[in-house]
Amino acid sequence: MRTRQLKSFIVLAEELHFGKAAERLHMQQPPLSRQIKALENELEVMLFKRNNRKVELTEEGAFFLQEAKAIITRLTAAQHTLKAMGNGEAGTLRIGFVDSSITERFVITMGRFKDQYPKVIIELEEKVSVEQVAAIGEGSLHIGFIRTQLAKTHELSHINVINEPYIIALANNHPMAEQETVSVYELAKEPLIFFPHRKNPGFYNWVLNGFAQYDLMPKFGFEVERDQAAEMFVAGGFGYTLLPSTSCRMGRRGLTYKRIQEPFLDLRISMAWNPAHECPLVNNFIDVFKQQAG
Amino acid sequence: MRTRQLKSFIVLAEELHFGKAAERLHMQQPPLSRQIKALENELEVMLFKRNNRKVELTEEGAFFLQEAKAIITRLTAAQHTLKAMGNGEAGTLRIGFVDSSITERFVITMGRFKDQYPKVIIELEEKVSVEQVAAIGEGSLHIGFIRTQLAKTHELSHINVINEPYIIALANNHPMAEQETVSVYELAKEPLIFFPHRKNPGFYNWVLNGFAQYDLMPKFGFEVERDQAAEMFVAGGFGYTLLPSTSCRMGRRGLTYKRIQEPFLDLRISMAWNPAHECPLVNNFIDVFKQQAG
DNA sequence: CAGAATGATGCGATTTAGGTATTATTATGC
DNA sequence: GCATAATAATACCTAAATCGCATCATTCTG
Repeated sequence: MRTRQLKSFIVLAEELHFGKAAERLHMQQPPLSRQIKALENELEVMLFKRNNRKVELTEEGAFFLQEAKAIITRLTAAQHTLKAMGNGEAGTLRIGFVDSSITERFVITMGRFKDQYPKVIIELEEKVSVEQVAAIGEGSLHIGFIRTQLAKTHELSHINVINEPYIIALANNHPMAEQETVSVYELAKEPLIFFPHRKNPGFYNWVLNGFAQYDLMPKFGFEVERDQAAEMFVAGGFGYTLLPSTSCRMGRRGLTYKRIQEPFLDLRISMAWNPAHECPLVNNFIDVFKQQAG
Repeated sequence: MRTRQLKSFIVLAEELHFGKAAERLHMQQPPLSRQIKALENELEVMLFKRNNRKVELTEEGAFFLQEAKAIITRLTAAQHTLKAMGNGEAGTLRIGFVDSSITERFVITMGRFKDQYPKVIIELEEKVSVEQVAAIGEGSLHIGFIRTQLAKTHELSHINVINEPYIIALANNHPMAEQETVSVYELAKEPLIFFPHRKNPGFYNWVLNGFAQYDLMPKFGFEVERDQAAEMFVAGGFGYTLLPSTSCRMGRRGLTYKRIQEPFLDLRISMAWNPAHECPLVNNFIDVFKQQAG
């Protein structure tokens, strides 16, 4: 059976006239007759009751008309969706991220993309960077927002999207709050309000390494699970905490933010994707992301 | 596009191997390759990512797989329904009836038919006999239960389904309740509890004719709209009413049923259908009806 | 009864689809 | 690292299907 036959059948059912239907189908009348006949043979059912002067649908024909219309409609819709997928206007975009990549810009980009490509479904997954890189390589993730610095020769393409120093938050009435900047040597003497090692070992060790560059060890104060709790303890004067510099835009009353005098730790987030996969969705997302930058 | 291509696509999507898929499709591998290629060309989309060793669905392919399955499923279901319609096991059966044709047997037959052919939809329409005959002739009604006596040479086939005399109902304590039968001459002197002329003029006049055979006129008592009301008046001793003889099977307490001495009025219901239409639904219905008779 | 309308049929040319044999490429094993 | 097996694509041929044109057959109309 051919879709053309179904289309012919639908047109003929509307016209109830072989000649006129054939005209609408840009074909001659005899092949249309044979097409319908072939369809009827295949279905083993007469779809039209016809003598040499009149054509009308049989009961079976009336039923099959509904079905044929439904089928053709669905097929046509599917073809349109496929075309949209080819343009990156439909489909599912899977994006990975690490916790610290969720910035204002990230959220705004998501919103813009959703506005511009409303038919695209975005699936967001939080994953550590190495897992994201593996997932992008094998294709189960389209795009990743990762901490890992990829080599320029890496099989994945990437661009830096965040590159900013970590700064510290202090209580307003803290003695160091008077200074312009704070030295790591001073910091090491002050209690660090931090999260427990088990929560994010990679980041935890990375901070330790930051101190270790200067042969220092942080002095640990309270361990808290959530950022908000950390800010409360800092505001209470129990020590300091670390955060990416742009996070202080949404600064809290009672806290002061200070840069660290020496080069210390930088938050570097890259957006990575697999150029080998040639996915229009990805290209569109990157475009929207870059627009947002400008 | 051919349905065969969709089926091939579905099988290949399941096997992800041209050779095995071709085997399942009872064809060779090269034509399957070409079929898929042709489908991809028509859709202007690659459905499979494949090198010479591996076959896997693209995102577009995964989407189209769902659609193709839905389409083929629907088409297959439609074909089955068409086949069932050809056997008279599916479709819509339109049956006309007149009020007095609704007997126990009628209802039981409907139930049997519905049990035996659960996929058939029965549409019942109350219509006077002449309209039913016209509707059956033009095909808008499959079967009619009519009062009209059709000639044997009539274009519609028919069988008698009810042929029974009208009898009368009387109050138990009515003087005539003692007699074996009642004469029309006696009846004409007794008030007839009847429905108003406007409710069913044909039947009303037919009853008048019954009396007119004997140069009589009924003596009209109360006019009531419903049978139940008539029975109440009869039980109250206000006169008699007419009813088909088998209706007294469901007789009411307080009422006595008497045959009429002279030939008077007979209820004759025929079941009529159009043999020219050759509808398996109709044949099946007639079969069930005849079974019920035996 | 003649003619117009209309669906079916016959026929030849073209296109399409399937089968077989072969090729090209890639993964695997020694 | 090379030979071999596996596997999808391609070439080529044959068979089938489809189309357009011409014609036929039937039926409705005046």
